[in-house]
Amino acid sequence: MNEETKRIYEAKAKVLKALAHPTRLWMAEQLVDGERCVCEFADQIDADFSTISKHLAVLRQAGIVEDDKRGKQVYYRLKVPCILNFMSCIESVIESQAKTHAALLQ
Amino acid sequence: MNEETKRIYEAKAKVLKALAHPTRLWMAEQLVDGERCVCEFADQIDADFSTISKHLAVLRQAGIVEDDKRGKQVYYRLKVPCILNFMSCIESVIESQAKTHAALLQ
DNA sequence: ATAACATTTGGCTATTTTACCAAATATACA
DNA sequence: TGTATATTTGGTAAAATAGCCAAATGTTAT
Repeated sequence: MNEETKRIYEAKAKVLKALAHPTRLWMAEQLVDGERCVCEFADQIDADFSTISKHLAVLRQAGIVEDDKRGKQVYYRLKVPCILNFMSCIESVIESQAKTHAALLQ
Repeated sequence: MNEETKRIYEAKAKVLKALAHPTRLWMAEQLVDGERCVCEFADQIDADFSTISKHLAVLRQAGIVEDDKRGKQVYYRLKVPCILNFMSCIESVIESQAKTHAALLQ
């Protein structure tokens, strides 16, 4: 694997890593239905405001969401909506995995 | 977010996390063209054999690949091939991100 | 100006992840 | 049986991540 390839895979992995956290993935999926302000997330997540803010910063730095401030609130939305197209496949993996485990228990 | 939702997002995030490493993502992409044995990966990755083996174990535990031993070698293949369908979208994120950064530098 | 609200930032600790080395295991072959 | 080859496992140190608290920032309303 040469340097160029390495850089490319590091960049791709960074995007995936940003989504690879339960809270961040949930937030990204919420945004499929349209923008949300930080306070709306905070209402539904049991975590410190600062934690939520940092998770959103990770998604922003990865280029997955963008934000804008309107009044006192900051609104977030998906920047590249296709980002969640593959969720059905992730679900297939989980189902397949569940079957494998069930089979092993027989 | 209730307990059930939490469990679901933890499971989904676990699959993403398995792919969210440059080496593992690269290996998964190699498998799109068909199975590979560990030694073939080792030829192309500059890392210890044990490191490569552990990365493959992460992919296996996540249900992304499966393996079988034939003779002295262990072959790995994608268990759920759709898993890489979204790479074009990841690339869009990276491009969009590159544009944003370029714009900020102007 | 001051107070109240929404969000981000800095600092800290606990946990997780990564990668290496050495040793163990499994298989084929002399 | 002993040896070489392929891969995994155990242990460990360094680096990255997550989440909390307290403090800082920016905005609106009084």
